[in-house]
Amino acid sequence: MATPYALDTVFAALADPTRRAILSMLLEDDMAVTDVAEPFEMSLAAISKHLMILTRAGLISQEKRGRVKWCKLEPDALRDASVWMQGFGQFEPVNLEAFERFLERELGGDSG
Amino acid sequence: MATPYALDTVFAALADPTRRAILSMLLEDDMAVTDVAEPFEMSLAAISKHLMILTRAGLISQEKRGRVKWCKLEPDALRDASVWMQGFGQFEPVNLEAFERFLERELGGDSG
DNA sequence: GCGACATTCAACCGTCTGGTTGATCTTTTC
DNA sequence: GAAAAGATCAACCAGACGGTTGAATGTCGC
Repeated sequence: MATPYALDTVFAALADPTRRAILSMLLEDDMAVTDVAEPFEMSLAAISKHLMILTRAGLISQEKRGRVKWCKLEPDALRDASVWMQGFGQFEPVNLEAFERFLERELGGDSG
Repeated sequence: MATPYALDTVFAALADPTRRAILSMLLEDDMAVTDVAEPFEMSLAAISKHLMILTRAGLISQEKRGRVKWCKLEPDALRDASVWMQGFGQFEPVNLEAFERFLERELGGDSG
């Protein structure tokens, strides 16, 4: 079934740097909430809220196993938004290098 | 020079349906503020604010000629954001059909 | 220069956001 | 079964957002 995730919610979720950083982290592996929160100078509750927003947007899913809640990236939710944007720009095809530069910049990886 | 437009601003600008509709309208042609506002049931001042947000995000440019301010789409500002999103999904290449379906849906073009 | 037009400014309002803290709930561990 | 860990809830706060209205600014046309 075609994703009914509203663009509103997806774009709004992506508009926050903390949430984009979380998504980047989840690219590598699924993570528990506490581990997601670890690199941020912010309360666990704040991270929990961010994860809620990402979940509502369909960008991640959360599964509770025991007392640990695992967060998993759901990149499909990005497809509609991606299609929308490409419709405007008709940009060059996927450029992974550019993307990795972004991740470095966003995660503050410019120091070394 | 590579666009320094912050992803924050671009995604936040895209998170509002009115603003996305405005961008869609500007795909077809440059428009004056009053003409942009015409199809919306909203004050001119509100539209003016939306246009300001789109301008700050770099998604449009505004040029004043006489007493008319012309709005022009600047799709380049979408490139960075598009690259970012594609990095996650590595979706199928540009799908114009899907995009047009979106425009129809978003602009409420289903009524006839 | 006066009136009409195009657009923004300024003040205001209700709501959402992003953060805090402390309490709460569930699950694990001993 | 009590303590500790994982995570959320609840209440609160400052600030931004999306909208309104009315006044102000600037420009065109006569």
